[in-house]
Amino acid sequence: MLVIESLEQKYAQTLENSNLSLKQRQVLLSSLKLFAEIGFENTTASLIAKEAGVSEGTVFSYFKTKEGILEAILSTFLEQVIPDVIADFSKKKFTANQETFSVFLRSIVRDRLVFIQENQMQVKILLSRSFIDNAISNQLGNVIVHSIISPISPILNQFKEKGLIRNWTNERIVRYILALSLSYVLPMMLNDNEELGIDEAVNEIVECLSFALVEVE
Amino acid sequence: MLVIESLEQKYAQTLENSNLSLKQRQVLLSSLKLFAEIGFENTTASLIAKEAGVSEGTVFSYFKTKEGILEAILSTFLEQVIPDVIADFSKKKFTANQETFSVFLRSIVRDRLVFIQENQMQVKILLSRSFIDNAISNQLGNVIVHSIISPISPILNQFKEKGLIRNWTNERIVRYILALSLSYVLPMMLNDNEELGIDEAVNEIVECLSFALVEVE
Amino acid sequence: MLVIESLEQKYAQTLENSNLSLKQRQVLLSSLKLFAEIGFENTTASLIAKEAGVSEGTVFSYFKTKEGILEAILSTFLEQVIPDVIADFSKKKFTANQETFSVFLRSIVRDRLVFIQENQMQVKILLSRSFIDNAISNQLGNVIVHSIISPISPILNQFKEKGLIRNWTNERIVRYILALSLSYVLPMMLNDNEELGIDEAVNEIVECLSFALVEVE
Amino acid sequence: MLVIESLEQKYAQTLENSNLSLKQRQVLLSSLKLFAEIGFENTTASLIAKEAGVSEGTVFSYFKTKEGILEAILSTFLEQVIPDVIADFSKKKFTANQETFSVFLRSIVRDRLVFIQENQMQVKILLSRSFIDNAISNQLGNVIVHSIISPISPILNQFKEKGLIRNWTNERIVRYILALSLSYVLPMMLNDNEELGIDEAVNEIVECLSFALVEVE
DNA sequence: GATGAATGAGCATTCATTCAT
DNA sequence: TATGAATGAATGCTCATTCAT
Repeated sequence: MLVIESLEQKYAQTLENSNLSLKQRQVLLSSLKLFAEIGFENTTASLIAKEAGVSEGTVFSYFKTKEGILEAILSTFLEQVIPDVIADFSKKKFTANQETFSVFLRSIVRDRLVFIQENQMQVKILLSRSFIDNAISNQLGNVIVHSIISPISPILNQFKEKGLIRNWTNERIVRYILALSLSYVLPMMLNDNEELGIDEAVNEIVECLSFALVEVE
Repeated sequence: MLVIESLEQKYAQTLENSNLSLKQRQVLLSSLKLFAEIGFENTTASLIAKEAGVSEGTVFSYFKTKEGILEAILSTFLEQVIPDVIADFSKKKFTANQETFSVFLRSIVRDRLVFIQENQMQVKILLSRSFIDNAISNQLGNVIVHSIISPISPILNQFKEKGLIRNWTNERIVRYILALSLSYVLPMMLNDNEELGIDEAVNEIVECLSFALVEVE
Repeated sequence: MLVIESLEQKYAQTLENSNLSLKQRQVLLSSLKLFAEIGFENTTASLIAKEAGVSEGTVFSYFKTKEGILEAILSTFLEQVIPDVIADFSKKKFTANQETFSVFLRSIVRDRLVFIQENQMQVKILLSRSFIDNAISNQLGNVIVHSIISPISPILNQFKEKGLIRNWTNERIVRYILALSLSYVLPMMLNDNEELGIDEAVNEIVECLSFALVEVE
Repeated sequence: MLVIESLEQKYAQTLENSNLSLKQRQVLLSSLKLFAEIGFENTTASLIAKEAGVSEGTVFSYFKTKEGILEAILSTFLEQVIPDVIADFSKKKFTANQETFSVFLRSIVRDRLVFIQENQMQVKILLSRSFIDNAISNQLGNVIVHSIISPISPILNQFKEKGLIRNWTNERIVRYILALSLSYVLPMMLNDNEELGIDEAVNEIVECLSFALVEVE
């Protein structure tokens, strides 16, 4: 049971369900790639056209402006792709019964670390756009809060009820999981030197979070 | 004795020690402001000229290209301004003797949180540029590693020697301090809703880090 | 028995006698409307298609170019529609016997004034195109000379033979009728303020032309 | 005492009093020429640049848009050039004493006919734009009413007081003078065949207007 | 050094026209 | 015949950069 975890594949799938033509989908996928690689402002219509193998006219024949292409990509991401991926994630059904908190933590941290690394391109766009476009940063905030926190909440609550972890709000706990994960992944993404392997990163994150979160009796 | 640590003021001071003319310094300061406010790509020579109160020709009379202006700003920042600020920070001489680790933690976390908030603009440029410009992200990485870690290292080492905190590398500890701090500051910077005040943020960060770092005997 | 002399209706009727398909006729009628409303240059193929309820391809499936559509419309107008309208006008059979010259004048001036007002749109195209397209202005000149003058000539000749009006060429007389009529209608068409009603305009025009044309014994 | 009557020369003079550079003035003069010759929409930035002997950038360096260039030209015309010419015209001091009405009429009709013919280009733009741009047609209307009627009014009033011409409003009288003049000039401007010389035209117009306007006792 | 008019390559975008279905 | 996605040349406009003064 191979679960597709690449946002690009997921995005391509999502587009297949749209009424967009093959070439239009190519435009979106190529734009996504270029926006991520060289930034929105440095991506020219002619580059998109070349990358997508279409004419320049086609680039604007559906989404009327470059801004429109970006919005289409990001809104699809925020409204469909990411929630879909979250849904898949939820189905993995981590439970508080089967495992200790550390094991649970290890599984979701590794899960998310791999996910972020596999989707560097998209994460890059979303984060870098957040610095410029307030609407994006707000929407991204919402997605994180509502789509990432909710599936983990039941399990966290179970751990909390059993007195195994601190009674912090789930939002706070997720914030720390995310913050520590990003503190390892972002440098890997942005810098040339990958100092750390993913396994080592997971170990360190889980160790830290365990100390921070696990209630000592 | 409140020391305002504005990177912009610090930058202006640093420029005064250069051999640049007043107008050239104005160009750099105005460019910094505009790059931060509307982004590098959206900043035009004419905007810089207007903001600096000089002619368009002057904008390019010393630093031949726009890219050159950015490089000049960032290199001065990374090579002089930030190290200077770090030096100031070091002089505050937090010691392991005087205080418990939590108190020490609280003081530096609050210190950095305030610093980041006061220099939102510059932090924004550095971070957002890091997503596009590899040179910047590498240099930023270096600055953080070498200039932030070094001044704290002696104190951390003292706490470690006393067995008060875990024997993790200083780099790792600083990574966590930074990651958690940013996890509170960035949302405040980017989103419309400021969910949390700085005091509450400091409390939560210190609480978490204390649990994570403090060695329980 | 009020006969509405809409050039548009007349054009639609004329097209029905052509071998063009319904959709092609729709294209021509919609083009006419748009050319008149927003000008030839500002009328896009997509606008015509939308207005006509056909696809963009259909717009060019018969008349290969946009220029071709305009030519088709204008030539039909100049060769068929306007002569037809003139013929209708002739049938009204104004005669020199039944009435004084002033009454005759009043009837045709009112007739033409109403006609121009009812067909503002088409008149606008023809006139404004004349400023750019030499072929149009020549053709329009011919139509006016040959098709407007001819039906009135017999009556004018009768008045002249009876010594009731000056012995000027019919071309000259028609020129004055047209010039004065347009001097009232065009400002009404182009300016916001309609200074004058049609009745008052007719009175003034007839008064002036009577003084100018009627032979005093 | 040669009175400069060409609107183009007058316009060039007016521009010299502006703070525009030589190249900017060239842009305006070339635009004027092209707008008149091939129409606003068919005039491209590259054509203007070539005609003016400047780069394409220069075309937009002062008046930011093509529309802006047109507005600049037309407003200068309507607000400065035409009123200036009118002022010159007024100085010619036609009087009711020295001459019969026909002689007076002949002098101003010839005057205006020559003027219109010499400035075909500008008249063409103003008239053809009036069909599209409501603001222009209104402004043109105002100019005619206030700037053409006023200088002639005193003389017309003198003639009226002496009972030599009909007691029509000056506006009405000027309307007829203009309408008949245009009825001869426009066909000459727009059509290839110049049927009539200017002298013959003047004769016919004056003859008609005399009959229409001169009071018979 | 400073100026700012001028440059021209480059960009996003439009739109008449084509053509496979 | 009709369609409408695709084309690509052309357009208005921008802007980093130059250079004569």
